[in-house]
Amino acid sequence: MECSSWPVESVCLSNRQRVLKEELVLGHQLANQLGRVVSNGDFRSAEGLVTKILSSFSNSLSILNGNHESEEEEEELNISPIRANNITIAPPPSILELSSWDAHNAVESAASMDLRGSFKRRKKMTSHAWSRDSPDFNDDGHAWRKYGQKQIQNAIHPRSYFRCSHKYDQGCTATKQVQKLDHYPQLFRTTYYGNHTCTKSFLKAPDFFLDTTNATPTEVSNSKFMIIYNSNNSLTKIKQEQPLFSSTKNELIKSNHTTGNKLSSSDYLVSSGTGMVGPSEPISGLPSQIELDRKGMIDLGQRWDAYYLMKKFCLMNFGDECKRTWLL
DNA sequence: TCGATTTGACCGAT
DNA sequence: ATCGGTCAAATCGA
Repeated sequence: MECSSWPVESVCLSNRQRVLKEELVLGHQLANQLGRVVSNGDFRSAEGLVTKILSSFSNSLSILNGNHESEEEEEELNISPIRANNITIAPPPSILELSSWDAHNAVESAASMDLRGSFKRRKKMTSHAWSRDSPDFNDDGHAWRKYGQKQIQNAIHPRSYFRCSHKYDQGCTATKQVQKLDHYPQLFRTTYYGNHTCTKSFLKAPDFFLDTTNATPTEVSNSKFMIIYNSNNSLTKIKQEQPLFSSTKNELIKSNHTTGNKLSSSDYLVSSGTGMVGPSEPISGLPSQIELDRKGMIDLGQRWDAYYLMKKFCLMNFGDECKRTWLL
């Protein structure tokens, strides 16, 4: 409990209120910063700030709706709210990360008591854990193998258990648990335990996200495509196994950009099924291959310039159509 | 056929 | 005794 004497005498804030306050202060500061960068014409920075602001509001709403860890747990797990004085221009991992915590030094202890006096079991905590809320639970760029599912007491939706696919071949001990939020069933809360030690560990949460919210389950599950570059990063061909979006869009983009299986008019393309967008400028330093998983994810690493150019290209060429495929 | 998923059993922590 | 996390046999599906 934090008490202050100003501006109102003896105002004590619970940790929940304190975190909420910090989120709102952060959002306010980010909005101010957004105003400055927009007036300077720095739209690339603006995009990252908009993402952070939205994330801040999402966090605040999450706290208000009770999707926040109890105070005891928060204290023991050393939750670190986003620091308002540590704003960076670089875009955050994802707008969809509505909450996270760092559980270094997690303390193993007996059951704790909640506000109604009933005991609640402490979550399993290993050396490192964090969580994120997302409409797409399979969006972190890692290969996972499901090994269990349980109905959890007082929860509407079951919890699924995943381990890294490289547990046995590479000894990677990373696991995650995924559960729909009771009050926001369109969102999945994914809690990660441990860090990847497998050779895929260079993969990070995708920075580039194709929003499949409006796609049908069949469209999403059938989506699979690959982008292939030649040595100087100009696109040479695209391998596509299943379309993601409607034939109307596919035909439109095919006629603009492809001849059979080959693409010619863009140096860099991103596919949403057979639909493709991309900037005309070559983008140096990109890997020779980028594969999008069946959920429509792509990892561009820190290449936010590439992301920005692709979005710009998409908006210029397809206007409102891009709303369906973008992203962060 | 083989890798992934499902699901009831098992087990340790509470 | 209960709960949550994991195991592993059965099943699925590409």
